[in-house]
Amino acid sequence: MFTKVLVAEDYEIANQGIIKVLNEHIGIPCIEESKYCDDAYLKFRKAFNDQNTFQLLITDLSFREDHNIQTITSGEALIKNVRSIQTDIKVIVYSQEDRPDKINMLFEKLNINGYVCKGQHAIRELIECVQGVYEGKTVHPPELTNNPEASMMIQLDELDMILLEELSQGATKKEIRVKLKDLQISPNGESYIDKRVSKLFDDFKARNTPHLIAIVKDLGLL
Amino acid sequence: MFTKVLVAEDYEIANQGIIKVLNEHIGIPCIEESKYCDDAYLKFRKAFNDQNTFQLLITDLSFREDHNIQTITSGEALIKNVRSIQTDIKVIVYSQEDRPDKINMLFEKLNINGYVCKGQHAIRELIECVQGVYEGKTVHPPELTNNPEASMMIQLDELDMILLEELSQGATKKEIRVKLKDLQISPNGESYIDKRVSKLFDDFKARNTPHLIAIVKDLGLL
DNA sequence: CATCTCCATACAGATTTCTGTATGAGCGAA
DNA sequence: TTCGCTCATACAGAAATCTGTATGGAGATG
Repeated sequence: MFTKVLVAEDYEIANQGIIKVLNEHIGIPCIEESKYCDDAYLKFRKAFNDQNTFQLLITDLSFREDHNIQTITSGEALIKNVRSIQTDIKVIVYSQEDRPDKINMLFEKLNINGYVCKGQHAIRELIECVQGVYEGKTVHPPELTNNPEASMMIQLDELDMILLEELSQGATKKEIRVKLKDLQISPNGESYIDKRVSKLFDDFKARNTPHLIAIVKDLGLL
Repeated sequence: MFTKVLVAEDYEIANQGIIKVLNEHIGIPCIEESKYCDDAYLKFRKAFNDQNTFQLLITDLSFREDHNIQTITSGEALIKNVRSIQTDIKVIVYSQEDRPDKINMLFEKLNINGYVCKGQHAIRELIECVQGVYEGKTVHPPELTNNPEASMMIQLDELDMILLEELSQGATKKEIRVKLKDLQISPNGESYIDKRVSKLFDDFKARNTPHLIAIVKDLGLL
């Protein structure tokens, strides 16, 4: 089993809970914790330089801002930074996030080894995830594998995301067109934008723009 | 100090973290925990019938749904139910919620004794809160008292909330007017609705309806 | 090559949004 | 009582949204 693990989680109580589980249920002897990404990165770097590396990083995704100014502000950035030093470190993300596309992105783009949803069964899931990852597996959360959700099927490309983003910021279609032209993004005819937004209405069963924005906000896509 | 405490929190890791703090830092001997509101209520009721009552309830606000069907589904309902049996029980809410108006509502309408924000300083805050409540104080979260936020100053009445709700569901102003008339809610002139929505634009510095919806969704008002 | 389909755009019209002005009712203060 | 204020409504016009149709090009298929 792993012997040296770093836990990056800004939320103190959860931090303590994770350590308790790793310690009491799995029997990992050396667990360090960090409430800030920067601090986690420094701890990691120091261990690496001392040739006493961590074997596993367990990290949250979002870290609240406070008075301490941080250069690394998200779990994703932390993972990238840590992996840039030690490419083979195992990474488990432990987060509230439960959108399948977001979680899949973590596996595909960041090559994380495991994911655990904060929730009712987090203890069991965390134990199974750590064991699985130790055995070299990639451990997806059970909520996800059991749930091939319909909402999942909607594939949004970059243009869709830009449109949603701009609309949610109050941009009018004309302004969006200008912006797309400025950014040299190709389909930028005003009526094509209309068509795409109409398609989004269909996809999300929205009646109009405010409704659409409400839906994607609820889904956490923005 | 309190000797018998009930912790209602569906999120397992946090559950363990709270218990650890109550036990190790404050030295409370008897701590029971519950991942479901119904279960928490039953534990509470049993203790009350056995004349071995809990002195303090620490509860989250939101509980995720799962296969177990619950009659009590929110921390707020749990508090009301528990208070209906034992009016003088002390209650501390421990939640992610950080909107001042929502938290103030808890103090005003539910008469909770303390509130702790999940976050970086939750351990210290929880300890201070429990001690303060034990001494008979009402303990507001420091984030709130130090932060007389601007967003706080916006007072939304029932009509505002209905308008936001309807708009977010894609209703047009005409439909909203009809709905208001049906519900026999008094100011229901179409142009007055326009005015109120325009006022919301000003309040939230929104450029148009989609923008407004995005803002209030981000603020968690809907 | 002819055809079919999809993508990108243009245009047009009906509807809705947003903003401004006007009007009266109610209410407190001078 | 009369002034000033806010609330509630009506109306009106410019701008934006939403929807449908039309056109041309690119790529696939037979």
